[in-house]
This record gives sequence, C-alpha cells and structure tokens, in this order.
Amino acid sequence: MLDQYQQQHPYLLALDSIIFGFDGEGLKVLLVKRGIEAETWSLMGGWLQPNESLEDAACRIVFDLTGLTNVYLEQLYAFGNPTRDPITRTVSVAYFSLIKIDEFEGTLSNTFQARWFSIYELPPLLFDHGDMVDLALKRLRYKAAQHPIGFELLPEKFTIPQLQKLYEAIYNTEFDKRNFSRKILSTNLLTKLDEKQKGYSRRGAYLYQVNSNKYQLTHNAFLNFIPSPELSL
Amino acid sequence: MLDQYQQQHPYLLALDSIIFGFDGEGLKVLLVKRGIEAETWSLMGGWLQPNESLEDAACRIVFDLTGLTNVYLEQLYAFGNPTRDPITRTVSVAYFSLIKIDEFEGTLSNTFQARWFSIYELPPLLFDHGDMVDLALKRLRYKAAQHPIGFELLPEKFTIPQLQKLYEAIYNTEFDKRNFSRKILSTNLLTKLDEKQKGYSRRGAYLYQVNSNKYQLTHNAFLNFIPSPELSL
DNA sequence: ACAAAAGTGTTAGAGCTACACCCATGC
DNA sequence: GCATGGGTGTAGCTCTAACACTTTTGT
Repeated sequence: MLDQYQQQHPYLLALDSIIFGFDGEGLKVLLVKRGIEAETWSLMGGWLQPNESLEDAACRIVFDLTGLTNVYLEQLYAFGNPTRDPITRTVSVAYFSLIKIDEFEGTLSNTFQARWFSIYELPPLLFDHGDMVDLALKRLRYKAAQHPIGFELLPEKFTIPQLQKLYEAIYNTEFDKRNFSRKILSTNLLTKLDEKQKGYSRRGAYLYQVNSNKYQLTHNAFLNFIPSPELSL
Repeated sequence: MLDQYQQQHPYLLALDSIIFGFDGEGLKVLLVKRGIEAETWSLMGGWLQPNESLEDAACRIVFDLTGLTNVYLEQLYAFGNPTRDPITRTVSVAYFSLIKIDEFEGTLSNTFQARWFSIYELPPLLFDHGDMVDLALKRLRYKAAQHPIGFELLPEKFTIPQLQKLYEAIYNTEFDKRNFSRKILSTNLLTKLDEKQKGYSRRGAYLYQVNSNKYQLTHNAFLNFIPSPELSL
C-alpha cells in the first residue's frame, strides 16, 4: 500500500520561465545571471514550494522578476534528463510567458541582473536552458499562428503596423501589409479607436484594442499564414 | 551555493500514460486497476527511476503494459496540484501514446487488469486521471488535424475507409468520403498496394501504407478539416 | 516640396464544399 | 439479381497571394 510510495526516490522540482517581450523591433527573451553559476546567463527559475501548484510557482517566478501579475503563462514542457543539472538530479517544468514590455519595471533588474536578449542573438545558456528557449520559440510560433495570443506582447492600445512588426519578428519574415491587415481585421477581434498613435510616423496610425468578449470565446482557428517549416510543437 | 539545493523539498515524481487505440470502430483508451485503489480504474502509471529520463520512464510504462516498443509517445502535460494525490504530494508527468491495437498482446492484461474503454464511455477515474484523458483527447484532436499521426493507430497496411473511420472516431463526426480520400491522397504520404482487404466488404478495398521517407519529413501542415470547436491545446 | 509611413482594392488561381452515380463481389 | 460497401468527378464558392497607388503630415 503506502510502502509503494515510501520506497520511491523523491526528486528536486524546479521551474524555469521563458519570458518573451516585444520592444517594437524584435522579439526578446528575458535572461538573468543567478546564484551558483553567476557567470552564465540563464532563464529565471525557482523551486516548487510545498503548497503551490506548478502554475502558481511559475506565476510567482515571473512576478518576482518582473513585478507583473496576470501575464499570459503556459506550460511548455517538463525536462527531466538525468544529467541535465550536473549538481543534483532535478526535474524542471518550463513555462513560457508573454509580457507587455511597456509594463515591465526595469528597476527590478539589478536584483537579478536581468537583461533582454534578441531571440536571434542569445548567449550560451545554463544547463539545457538553450533547448528550453528553442522549444518555447517553436511553440510560440505554432500557437500564435492559430490563436490570438500575439496581443499579449503589445500594449493595451496598438496599431496594425505594430502588430505586423510583431508577427514579422516572431516568424522572422515579412508579410504584405494589405493582406495582413485584411486578415487581422476579418477576425473581428479588434476595435478601432478614435485615437491615433503620435510620434512614430508623420501621418500617425489608428490605435486598436482587443475587444475582450470575443477574445475569450475565440479559441478557434485564427490565422493561417504559418510559415511552413515552423510547425512542429 | 549548494545549500540552495539542499534546502529544497523533494517530491515524488510519477508518470501516467494515456494509451489510445483504435479497433476499427471507436477510439479507445487502455485503463487498469492497480495497487492502492484497486476498485477504481486508472491510467497505467509508474515512478521515475533514478537513471531514467522522463521519456524513458514513459516508454517503460507503456512497454510493461502492452509489450510494445517503438510506439508513438508524446509528453502531454505535468500535473502538480498539491492535492491531486491524497496520499502524498506527487507530481505526475502525463504522456500519451498511440498504439496499433492489432499488435497489442491481450495476454498481458490480467497481470494488470487492463481493459479498453471507449473514450465516450469512461468509468470514474483515480485522482485527476479524468482530466488527463480529457486533455489527451483534446491534444490528439488538435495534433491529428495538422500532423500525420493518425497512422500510428492503424495496422501497417490499411484502407482509406479504415482511415476515415479512424478520423471520424477521433472527431466524433462524419466526413464526406470523396473529399476525405482526395485530401488524404493529395498529401502523397500513402503508397497504394496491389493488395485488397478481404473479408470486410464484398468488393474489398485497396490497402495502403505510409511511405516513410515522406512521413519523416512532413511535419508541416497536413489536413485542414479541424472541426472548429475542438481547437485549444 | 519631399520624405516616410499609413491606408486601401482588384484579379487570378487554388482549395474547399457539396453533391450522385457506377463498380465489384459474395450471397 | 441484389445488397453492401468501394471508388470516382464536377461546379460554384471562398480564400489566398500578388501586386501599386494615393493620403497624411512633419520637416
């Protein structure tokens, strides 16, 4: 009975978070330098606490670094190779999150030595964190092609050209702006505001926001322009 | 330094497998009655051993029950609610696998009291195993719509009508046979054999098999007839 | 007046859906 | 000869991809 439980080896259980952000130009990942291996960049991580669910713990970890709550958070994968952590055997459940970079308080950075890195110019990472980032990027590409999650990376109010730049950054490609805006608007997920964005272009672009009633309900197919080689999950 | 590791609580780490099979009529899940709660049906599961990766462990568990190796196996999700296992806190990583039911040796069943259940008529399950099955079904539907994994549930040689019945079972719906076979054949993933299936219908249907060179390479979009409400992951 | 980005429409082709009839065989 | 399941073709429609010019405004 209970012997079956007591005879088992327990393991350390960590969580690691791939935190994506978009600064208007490129897709970024937030990395830190932490404790043991303070010379190597790594993902923000932490240990599972006795009364937390995995998701609670992942939330807490993102909050500790960014000060943000209510961010988009999704379980990515459990990494459990016996040799992945050379110090002790540790299973790590990786989560990825999408944050609105404009809400991120850079002030917390120095506690953790955090820095944004372009996904195309990552430094060498601790343990298997490089694999985690690769997988997270694949998953983000896969998912953003079919579900309206891109908005999580933009401010509350944004323009169509901003959204296009975001998708171009995610897929590292370019889209035709006429086809792009037609497809986005045909989803009816966006509400056009009376405001225009100032300062970036002379003419100014209309601001939009997600109309949240539809956002919740539409977990159906969203966009179909997945650049083919990127599908895999 | 190492203190950081030593101060942490370890947890028991289990694996649970959702094993799908297709018997020509309906989509089935393989359930067992095991140890502690021998009155409740549950998923086949086991504990992570010190030298195994998560995937190794999941493989082993599927092998122990079915005697099969080289089955399709994919990590589904890590379940870690503090109260999910009332006996001890346990984190479980769930995997789902697709097996060719004709290769499954039913002889092993009585060791584990295994039985196939229709996914639409499941008994009450242990712990959160019901959630696991629900999620696995969602994932299977999501994935099979875009990736050619359905074949994993069929014998090496199969007919188009068999394949159609499988997809109809997965999505619990019906497809037009003309459109179905056109779409399947247009992927060029199948090789038509000179043999016909005998015994099931009077006329007999041509047998096909997956041409495996293309199967490997084509992790691109596959089919587009995802019944809309089922997308979510 | 010009530079820089925003905004907008059309056309040809591909892919999708819906639909009905003949074929081969065992009884 | 008939019942059962297997196999095939077409027409209308929708969606997609490709493509260029006009508008606005700050300097």
